[in-house]
Amino acid sequence: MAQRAASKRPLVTAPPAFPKPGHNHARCAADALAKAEAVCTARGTRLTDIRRQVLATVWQSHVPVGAYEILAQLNSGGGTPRSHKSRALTARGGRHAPMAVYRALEFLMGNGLVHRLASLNAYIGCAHRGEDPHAAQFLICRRCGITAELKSAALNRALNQAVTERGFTIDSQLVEIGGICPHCRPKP
Amino acid sequence: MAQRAASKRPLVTAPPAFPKPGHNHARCAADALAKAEAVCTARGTRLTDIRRQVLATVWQSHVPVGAYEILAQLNSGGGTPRSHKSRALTARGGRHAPMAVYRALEFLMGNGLVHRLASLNAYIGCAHRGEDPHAAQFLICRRCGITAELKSAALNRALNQAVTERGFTIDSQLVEIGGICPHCRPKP
DNA sequence: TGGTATAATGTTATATTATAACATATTCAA
DNA sequence: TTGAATATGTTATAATATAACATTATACCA
Ligand SMILES: [Zn+2]
Ligand SMILES: [Zn+2]
Ligand SMILES: [Zn+2]
Ligand SMILES: [Zn+2]
Repeated sequence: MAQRAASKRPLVTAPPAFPKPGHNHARCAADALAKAEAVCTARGTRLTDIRRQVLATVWQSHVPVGAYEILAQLNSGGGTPRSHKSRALTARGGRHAPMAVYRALEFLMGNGLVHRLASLNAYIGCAHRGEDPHAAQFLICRRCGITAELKSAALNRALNQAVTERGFTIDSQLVEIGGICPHCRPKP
Repeated sequence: MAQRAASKRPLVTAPPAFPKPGHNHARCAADALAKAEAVCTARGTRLTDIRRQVLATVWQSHVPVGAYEILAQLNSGGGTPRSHKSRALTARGGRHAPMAVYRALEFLMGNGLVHRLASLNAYIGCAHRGEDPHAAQFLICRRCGITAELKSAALNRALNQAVTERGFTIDSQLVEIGGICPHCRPKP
């Protein structure tokens, strides 16, 4: 494994670029949805309407979304109304209750399609679609809100080592880094 | 800086032990409280009654405590009742309102005496008392709940590098590792 | 096909965590 | 002492998340 190629920086692989402001995001979203379909088919789980809608909402951008924001979009948005008989709507004026969103998110997280950001109480589409649920690290731009998933082997190595040194056995990790992304940083 | 001394592991310094079940915790707490007094004096801030009580509650053990749990202890506990005139108590049956606790926690965090654990919505006394507010990493035992603050230079280095490689500028970090602590792990 | 178990969603209610906003009290120092 | 700054009291509510049970859809098998 060629771990350090040039002189200055140990390039493990080309670090994936931080999502650019102007990129073709429709494609990000479409790809993610397509991948999700495939993953669910492969796993024998069902990507139902609500789940798909929630996933689509989460993929509207690279900015994490709160559960109630997703709910609001589900309820205001163009989707087809569901309950045809009870139009009580629980006096919330919407089609769905919070549970619907939380359940969909639970499903999506369980299938490795969405991550939760504990520092924001918000959710984001998984950038490594199609993989099993996995631990991830995040870079969160405090200016534009765009959040990128980081999967650094070196970081994982360092983390494992630091932890193991103390006799600890990892089974979950939460790494969320706040700061300024390359596109928001004033150029020199 | 002798960074790698022996052969196998790059021991930076002796890794601090994970808090043992039987240790003299009264001393942990007493030390923490004393240090807090000193820190506040030095900084010209005031460690008032409530703040001290909250800090003491947080230091009852090495297990993070929720804000409302702190509140409950404040209100049930042996402390002196406060408001002598309005005994309305907002129908909560207690002496203090949630705000009191949150404000104390805010103060304590601002002075580097307490950390918040985002993955638990809970608070823990800072193990590096007397230092300025700092980023920290945590090891959280999912069995006994004991949580230890980790301050690994190597980890920080790896983290900085991984992040910098992507053109990102850190200004806050959140690292919370869940797992089994050395004292809860079945011995071989 | 019909029946039945499983999975998904609907529905209502409530728990948990945290903050807003304004009133009062305390402290410190000019 | 008096006034500004700090701290606390008080009330209300926001924001996030889950519990519990009813109903509906789906899959699968006899
Ligand atoms: Zn995109
Ligand atoms: Zn940005
Ligand atoms: Zn202790
Ligand atoms: Zn433990």
